[in-house]
Order: sequence, then structure tokens, then C-alpha cells
Amino acid sequence: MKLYNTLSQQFETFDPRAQTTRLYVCGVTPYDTTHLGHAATYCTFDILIRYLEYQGGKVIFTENVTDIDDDTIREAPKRGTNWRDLGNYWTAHFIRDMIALNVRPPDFYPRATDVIPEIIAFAKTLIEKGFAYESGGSVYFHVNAYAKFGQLSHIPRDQMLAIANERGNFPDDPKKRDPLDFVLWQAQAPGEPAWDSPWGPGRPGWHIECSAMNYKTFGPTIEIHGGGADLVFPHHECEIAQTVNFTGESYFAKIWMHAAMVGYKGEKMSKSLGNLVMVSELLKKYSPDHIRLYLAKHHYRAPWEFTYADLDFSVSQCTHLTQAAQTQGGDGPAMDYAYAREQFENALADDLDSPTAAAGLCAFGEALIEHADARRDVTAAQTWLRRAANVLGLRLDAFGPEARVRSGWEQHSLRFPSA
RNA sequence: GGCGACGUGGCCAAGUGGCUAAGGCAAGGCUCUGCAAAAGCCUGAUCGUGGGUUCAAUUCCCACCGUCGCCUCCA
Repeated sequence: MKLYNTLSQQFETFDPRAQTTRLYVCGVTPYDTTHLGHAATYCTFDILIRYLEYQGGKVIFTENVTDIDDDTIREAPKRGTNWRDLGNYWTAHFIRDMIALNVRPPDFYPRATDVIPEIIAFAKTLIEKGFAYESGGSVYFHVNAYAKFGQLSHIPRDQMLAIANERGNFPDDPKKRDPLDFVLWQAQAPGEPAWDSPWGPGRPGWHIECSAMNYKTFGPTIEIHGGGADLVFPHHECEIAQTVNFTGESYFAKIWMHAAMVGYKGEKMSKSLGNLVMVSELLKKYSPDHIRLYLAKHHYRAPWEFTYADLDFSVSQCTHLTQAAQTQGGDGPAMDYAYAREQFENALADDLDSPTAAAGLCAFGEALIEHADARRDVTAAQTWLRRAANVLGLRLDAFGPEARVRSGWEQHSLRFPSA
């Protein structure tokens, strides 16, 4: 199949059967609610996984929970709790949405605080190799030591600095050598949670946890790294800088995939703007399939706007698909479905073009109903229809999420006990 | 300012180097109906602007205008 690689800015061929696909997708920072925008990203990668497996590939999937960072520490006291309980609470909330939407669970679901030793090892090695330095109990990655910084976001180096300075991002931290340097390990501030380290008590910076978790579960390189488009810079740029210089490999992930942002009421759906649509709210009126089909009808790299009118339209499409899966045919000549199958597979093989795949599947469902009315044998066509629908995460007439989805997430959620 | 997207009938939104440019919502007309509702049928697009490439562009290329996203809170 073909996938768009943010790093090379080109479509690249990816053969899911050539190797086991190690996939890492950046998860949430559980300091506040999650919403449809988050769901859209994870449904995108869910379709990717399902399609890779449909093509006979094997996938190992890791998603992270950044349970310790500035946000969780800052928000917890505002809500009369501590960072750990806050993280558990919102992670449990997120998991509920993922189960409801039939999003397959990751094989590994580590939290940042599970990998403190690995994070320390990263910082230590990066200091030894000259890519990082200790300053006042904190450790910083020295951006100027890595010439390729900017390779992912394609922001020219000289301008990065100029922009940073223009925007007043200079010496807010006098411990930094350079305003662009970012923290790997942060010295403990009064009242903050801390772990012991060679540089004194402190906690991980943002970015390093993903490098560490990735390395711990997968080793030096992976096939695909994904996340929301808002993570390209600085988060993923920093991850590359950390990982590549730690491992000494020429690359970190072969392909970098980014899911576009979802808008609502004319602006990017975001916590700070408050223009949120909650999955749990939608589920009061719509079924998981309605939402999944609606999401699949948007290409993952194209920003789009949520509207109830569009969501409503997917309701009748789901009804038809389900009817098509259930209808009784006759014993006439078997309905041909090879054309629909080819179209469906080609669409998804073309940079995960789920809108085309979904449209084709809906049209096929309509055709199937007509063939059944004409007393033709549609059983094989129905079997394939169900299989294709499953690639999009649809359940059709089945009740609730797949057993493996529920049990997998529930297993993970044991580590996020929520009061 | 930099990087990247997008701009299709009132609104939302597919799609394509040439054959009537999908579909949905809204609107108007018609059928049905005592009226209405519901349902069915019918009606609408110089595909942002200006150039270029081409026998042919809405589709490719360039410029411009406009909207949006990112540029250390962010899926």
C-alpha cells in the first residue's frame, strides 16, 4: 500500500506482509476530558491496523499515556486531587470511549511513569554523546548539537531560532544554553512529584517519555509512528532528535503519519476553546457505527468540520449496510462482489482513503439488497460485506464492541484504577 | 513572517485531463391529501481570481486573493 510520510513529504510504498509492523501512536495526556477530535485520530489508526491485518500483515501496536507532565501537575490541585488520580480518571474516561467505538486496544499501553529508569538512561546517554547537558538539576537536549533538527516539520533551522526569539521565548529559563533547547529531565520544583536521578530529584520532560516507551517496547527503530497533526512540532521533532541520537540509528520511524484536526463551529476543536463534542454525548443519540462510518467518511489527512447534519446522513447509510448484511437472497446465480472488493482494497491501499472505501461499500450494500430482491444468492457477498465493514470498525447487527476490544482495554484499565 | 492544507450550486460535500460534475440538507414547483404532515417526482453550478501547459482543465503548473491548521497547552 501507499502511505503519506510527513518526514519525506511523499507517498511511500509499504508492504504489511514484508515484516511485522511496529506501530506507535501518541496517546493522550489525561489531565482533562477527551473528545471527538481525539476519537477521530484513534479511529484512523484503528482502520490502519485493521487494514494491515486484513492484508495479512502482523501488527504490534503501542500507545502511550503521558501521565506526568506540566498539565497533569498543574490541573490536579485545581480539581482537588493529585496527578495520579487525575490521570487515572481521565484515562478511564478515554478508554470508555475507545471501547464504545470499537477501537482495538494497543498491545502495550504504558504510562510515562512506568519508564522512569529508561528515561534516565536516555538522558544519561545523550549527555555522554554530547547531545544534552545538565544544568541546575535539569537535563536539556541541545538542539544545536543535532543538525537535522527540523527534518520532520520542515521548519528551516535558522528561522526556528528567529521565530522563537521574536516570540519572546528567550531566556525564560536561564538554565538553557539556547532558547530552543528542550527539557529531558526537569529538576523538582517545590511541591512537585519527583523521582531520584543522577541529577537529583526530578521528573521527565515532555517528549522524552515517548522515546523511552518506544525504545522499551520496540527497540531502536519502528515502521510507523503516528499521532495528531498538532504533534508534528515540537513533539515528534524532539522525539526523533532524542531517539536517533540515543540509538545511533539513521532513522527512528520509517513512516510518520499525522491525522488532521477536527473543527467545530469554525474553529479547531480544542479544550482551551471549549468547542467540544463528546463521544459519550453523541452516543446518547447515535450508535457507535453511525459515528465510526461518519469518521471514516473523512480522509485522515484532510481537516474537516463536525456537523450534526452530516452525522445524521450516516445513520441511514448504516441502516442500509446492516440490511444488506442481513437480507435473504434466493438460489439464483451468486452475486459478484469481486469488483467491490477490488475497489475497497484499492481505496484503502491508497493512503488509507477510507472515504472512497466507505462510499464504495455503501453502494455495494445497496446493490446487494437489489440482488437479494431478485432472488439471487448473496451469501458470499454478505460474508465479504461483513468483513469489509469490520475493517472500518463497523459492527452492523452485532451487539456492542468486539470481545477482543472490550477485554483488551479492560485489561489495560486495571492499571488505571479510577475511584 | 515560516511550514502545510483547503477554496465545487443557499448550506454541507463527493469526484474527474474530454462523455448529463455524485449525494445530503434547505428552497421552489408538482402528485397524493378535506387542510396539513409524511412520501414520491421535478427544478438549480461559467467547479475562488488571473495566467500557463494541452487538440481539450474544474481536474496539471505558476501567481494572486480568501479561509484554516501548526510554529514549545494540544489528538
